[in-house]
Amino acid sequence: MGKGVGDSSRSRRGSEATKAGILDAARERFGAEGYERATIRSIAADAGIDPALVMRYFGSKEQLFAAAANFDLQLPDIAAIPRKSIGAALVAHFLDRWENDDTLKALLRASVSNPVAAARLRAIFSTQLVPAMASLFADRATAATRAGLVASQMLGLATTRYLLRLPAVVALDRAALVSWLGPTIQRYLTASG
Amino acid sequence: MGKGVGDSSRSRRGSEATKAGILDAARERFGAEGYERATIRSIAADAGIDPALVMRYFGSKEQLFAAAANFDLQLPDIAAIPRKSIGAALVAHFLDRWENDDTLKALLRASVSNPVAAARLRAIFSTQLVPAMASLFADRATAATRAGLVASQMLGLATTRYLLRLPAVVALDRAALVSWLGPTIQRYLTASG
DNA sequence: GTCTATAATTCGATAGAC
DNA sequence: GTCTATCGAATTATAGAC
Repeated sequence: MGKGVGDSSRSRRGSEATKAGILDAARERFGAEGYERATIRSIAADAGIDPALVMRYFGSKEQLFAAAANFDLQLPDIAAIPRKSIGAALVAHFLDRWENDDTLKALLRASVSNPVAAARLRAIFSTQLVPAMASLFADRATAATRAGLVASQMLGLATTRYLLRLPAVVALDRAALVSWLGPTIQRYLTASG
Repeated sequence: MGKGVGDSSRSRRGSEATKAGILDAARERFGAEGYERATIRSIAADAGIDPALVMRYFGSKEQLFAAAANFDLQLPDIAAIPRKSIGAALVAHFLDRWENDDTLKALLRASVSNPVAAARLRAIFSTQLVPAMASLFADRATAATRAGLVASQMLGLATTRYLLRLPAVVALDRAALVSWLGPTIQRYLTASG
């Protein structure tokens, strides 16, 4: 896919390191400030490079966001988890995933005011969350419904804890969250509908 | 608070109708597009008046938002609800409240990227939701924790259904939502901690 | 490959005519 | 009480020098 026939390894390294730095800064800014408040200028400043470079590498602000918001939920194989502890395992997994990666915060924050980001989040839902739960149900429609219920509770947790920062939710530690929300997720996935 | 000593009733009517029209348009635009995307120009156009009038009446975009985002949850008296049906009653109440008022959508959408809006939403939580649940618990700290759990599920529902518009959640009708989420809220409010 | 300079918009806010 | 005209600031995006 390389455009230049004779890319030197020297130019490769510089540009890829720069691109990676831009993407890191972009995830942080988009995650902390949302899509419209995060500016190309501030992202470039964080990455220690010139704003024009961002445009050169990614074309536009929207394309930069699309590149930065490539998120993998890294969901475990649900069929391998003891059926009775699926809920707790999933809550713990989401907490781990969110604490160590700003991407979801960026995506969620941007999604509420940016249609492209919202579409991206819906795609993650249907291509990652729904398939991961398919093994529990006979048909895909049921899996989608249950996944939707799970999303409503887990995205609600992310919204109140990381975005809105409601003190009562921020104050809960990991163990408390697992024991409160685990049974909820468990019921959404194992109750008869 | 009138500035002019001799306001005529004629000027009163015009200005108050105009202000109400601006507030309606503002709630709709803030709710549909979020704080930064909604422009004073577009709000004024929806209200059928000049952008400068918005500034004259509300002073600034932030003050306009503050005026438009005055939200009353109108929570029922929880002590008057049969203890076993508190969860279902609350879910039904929130659905009613949200379907008929764009204010919460506006607030939630704006909150994820606007600190002032987020503070407003936290204030609604602590001055309306927590007190409404105080009658169920011995101390305020417990009430706050349980209210936080309720908020995580109910705001998650609002996020996925109205903002993100996840098809699987949009497809659920009112009865299905009450029967799925009711037990969750019920447990958050009545389980022993 | 990186930066300077600037074009082209868009927006919030102000001043003042009617 | 309402609108015209415009300012000043901030932003994305482009053209081109080094």
